[in-house]
Amino acid sequence: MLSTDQILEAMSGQGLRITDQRKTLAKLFGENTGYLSAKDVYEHMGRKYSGLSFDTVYRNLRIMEELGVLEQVVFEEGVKFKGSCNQDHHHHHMICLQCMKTYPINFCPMNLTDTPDQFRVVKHKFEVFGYCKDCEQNREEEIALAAHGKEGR
Amino acid sequence: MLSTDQILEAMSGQGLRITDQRKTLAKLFGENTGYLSAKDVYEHMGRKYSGLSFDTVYRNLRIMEELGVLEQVVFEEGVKFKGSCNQDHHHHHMICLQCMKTYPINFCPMNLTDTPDQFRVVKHKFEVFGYCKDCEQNREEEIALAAHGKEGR
DNA sequence: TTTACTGCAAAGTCTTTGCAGCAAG
DNA sequence: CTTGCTGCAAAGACTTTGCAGTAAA
Repeated sequence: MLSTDQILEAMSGQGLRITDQRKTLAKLFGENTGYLSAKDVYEHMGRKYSGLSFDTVYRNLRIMEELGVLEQVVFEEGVKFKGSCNQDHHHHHMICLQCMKTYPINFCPMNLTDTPDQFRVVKHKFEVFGYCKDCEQNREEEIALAAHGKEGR
Repeated sequence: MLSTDQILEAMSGQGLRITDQRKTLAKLFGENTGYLSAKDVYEHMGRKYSGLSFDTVYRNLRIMEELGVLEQVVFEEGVKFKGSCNQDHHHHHMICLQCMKTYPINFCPMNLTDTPDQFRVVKHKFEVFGYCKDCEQNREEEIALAAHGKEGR
């Protein structure tokens, strides 16, 4: 994962200007391993910048993605962004369906996959979805609460 | 893969009416292993039905997906559909980036993946992208043609 | 000072929905 | 003949773009 400063350095290194808004963006993605939608980002930023416009958020997300400091992934629920992984070592991700945080998987199935000569492989995708420790715990508490609530009626 | 007739039977079994348009849709997905976008489907259908409207195509794709005869997958380029695989045996796919046809992979990396107890796995995705035999051949021919064209100048 | 960034408004793409006439069963 | 299907038009969600004022370097 790139740090907040690494993101900002990459941006200013490309002649981009470091505005307050971009600092907040860099911090958001530098300190968070989860995937965020444009709306998530807008809402996070909105707290700090009252007159914030959606299009600027989109513009900055796109710029950062093109620069390579953000990764864009398409999920069923739509497009989401997260800070780029350092490309040092190839790896895959476990993704929490609740908080959208990611955890690395240092195993690549591609080596073990039997691909016929007939098919020229270009890329692959391996993603594991589930619930991380924290979210699982919250879920259990909610279920317990709901069950308790029912009893009360 | 479901056959054209299996698709139609599933639909009429649910009380859906078998219109001409739906017959064509069933045939399209029954005879084709590739992923198709709503636009692809619209264009295929448009040849036969001049007054075809986009919204009916969307409506039918959605109905068929909810019924389970179609599978919907989100790619970078957008949402695409294909006929459902028979759910008999779990498998993954190799997908041709050119023609979007799919080829089964009877290997599932999930068994070999080391998932910590911390993380409760719910689902996973493993997809291999590349070029199938036919498309690879066409590509090579195009490259050869292009090179030949250059020589001529 | 210069050039890039921002917010506003508007447009563009893809998808869904309400309605009235039409057709499958 | 009854209920669901279709095309039309319109709206909705998400994303992009042109413009003029503002601010970073």
